[in-house]
Amino acid sequence: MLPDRCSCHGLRKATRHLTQFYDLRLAPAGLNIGQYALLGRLASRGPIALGAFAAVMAMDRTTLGRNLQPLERDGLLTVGPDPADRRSRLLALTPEGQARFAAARPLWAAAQQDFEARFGPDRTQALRLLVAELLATDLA
Amino acid sequence: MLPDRCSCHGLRKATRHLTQFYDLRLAPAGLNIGQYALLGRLASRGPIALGAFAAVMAMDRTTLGRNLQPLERDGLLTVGPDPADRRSRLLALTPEGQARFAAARPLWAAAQQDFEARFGPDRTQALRLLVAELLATDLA
DNA sequence: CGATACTAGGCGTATATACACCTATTGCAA
DNA sequence: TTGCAATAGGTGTATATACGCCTAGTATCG
Repeated sequence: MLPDRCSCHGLRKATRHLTQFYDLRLAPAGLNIGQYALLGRLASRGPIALGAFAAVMAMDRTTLGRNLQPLERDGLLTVGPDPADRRSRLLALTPEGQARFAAARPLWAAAQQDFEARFGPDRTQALRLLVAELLATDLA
Repeated sequence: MLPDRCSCHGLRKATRHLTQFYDLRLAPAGLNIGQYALLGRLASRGPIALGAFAAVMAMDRTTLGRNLQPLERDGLLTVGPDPADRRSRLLALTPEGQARFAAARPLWAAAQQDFEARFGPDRTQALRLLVAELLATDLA
């Protein structure tokens, strides 16, 4: 359990580990953790342009675009025109998307709770704070 | 800079952020951070079977197999037969692979140092410890 | 020794990630 | 107002990730 020499590699391994856990728990709802996070943010942020949404999600614009495709294909969200700017495309949840998110929510909450129980509340809290600070750190 | 409600989503965002930084720094050597980690482990672990290597790298077996393909194609490593078990395939660095890793090493060290300076030594240390503990946590 | 369970790994498929380059549209300044 | 810089997003390409299923080879037990 020695820490990795490489901060990045260690973080990537841990992320794979945790992602597999959440994905497994969300699978009965037909979502993975990335899709769950996208739908959840769209639910609270209402219609939003792709670029602005990418910034909110700390995601590359083109990655977000590709990740939206299966969700749009399955009717969980719409990618429509923006009356105020014809370059922009507005993302919005459909009723099906809201229903899917609502169905997944208790699964996510249970996964979250189980993770915290296994990893420990103090560690969980510390990790959340650290990753938020890392994300806010300008590395360029 | 509020922490994410979802531990997994926060970790994933931070990992994307850090990965982009390391990838940018390693790009002059023609490697990304994942490839750098693979070559480095192979350099120190000598010839090793794919399955055992996947366990060492905390990586899915099939993911590792796919990630090895560009490296094998570029002549940085070989995937050869195991005399002791014909099901197994032994991975080994080529001289080109060793040279590529050696060329990338100072770039990695500089990235590591710059990250630590920006994020802070205490936070860096704490993060490394936490992700190592997370990886060691049984979530199944 | 032969049936069978187990193990190592590949392949098909689907999604995730992001860079470089492109087009369409907008805004601004001469 | 027109010309050009800036912006929004898509596309091509390459790699990353992992599940389910398959084949080949190994080991074990009767």
